[in-house]
Amino acid sequence: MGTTKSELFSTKHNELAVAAKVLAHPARVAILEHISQQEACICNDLVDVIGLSQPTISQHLNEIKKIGLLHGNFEGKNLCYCINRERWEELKSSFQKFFDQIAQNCC
Amino acid sequence: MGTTKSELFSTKHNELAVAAKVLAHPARVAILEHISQQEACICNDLVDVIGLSQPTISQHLNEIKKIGLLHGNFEGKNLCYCINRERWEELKSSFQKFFDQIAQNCC
DNA sequence: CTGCTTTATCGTAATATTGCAATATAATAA
DNA sequence: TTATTATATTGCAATATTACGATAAAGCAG
Repeated sequence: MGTTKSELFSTKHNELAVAAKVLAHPARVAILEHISQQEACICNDLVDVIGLSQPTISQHLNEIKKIGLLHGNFEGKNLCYCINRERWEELKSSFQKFFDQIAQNCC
Repeated sequence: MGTTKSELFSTKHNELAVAAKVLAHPARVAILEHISQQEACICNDLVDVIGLSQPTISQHLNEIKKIGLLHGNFEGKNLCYCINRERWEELKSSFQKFFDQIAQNCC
């Protein structure tokens, strides 16, 4: 127990859930917003901006990376993170379709 | 530790995260979709449709209820659940704004 | 090279989530 | 009334998530 029984659900439902899980923490929402507001994609200030410890930020970034939402140069000093716009549009569309579909059918 | 430090984040970010958390489980995505596909809002078949135990379904419904997404008659036999369309539109718009805002600013 | 800065990883503790059996509750049927 | 059906609640076990200190790794500055 304690584990989600993913095998019971369709790929579509599982994928939406995985994407939603990434947005299900305010730090990750704030991180995405902050990255998007940078002129260039230099974001070594996330620790100060967000207010969580450096390892915690790194972990959150990793969760965002896992679903392909980050883009750029992942090695060395002064990392250069960007949002992967293609993937972003994909997720946007998945959520949009889900919200629209239910709004249409709902009693 | 182990607890999200909500006090570090804005209301907007926290609210989006709370909503996303509800969608962050495939059972809840499937439940919402199933409810929306019912002609009327009689949904005493969720246990069979989803394939999780009755207490587990009841718990998931409760999570969905908590953010105001369910609507209807919550007592007695033959519950009548509906999606609260007003709240649904609200959430839809929150996600939409979030996705749009970032797509606009992204480097 | 050495020291500094930046990010990643490890290890661990605290808390949250998921799931279900058992049981409770509440309405209807007989 | 008792039995049946439908949903909720309780209690618990397994697993996941969140957070951070310590440490490692990787690049730059001197």
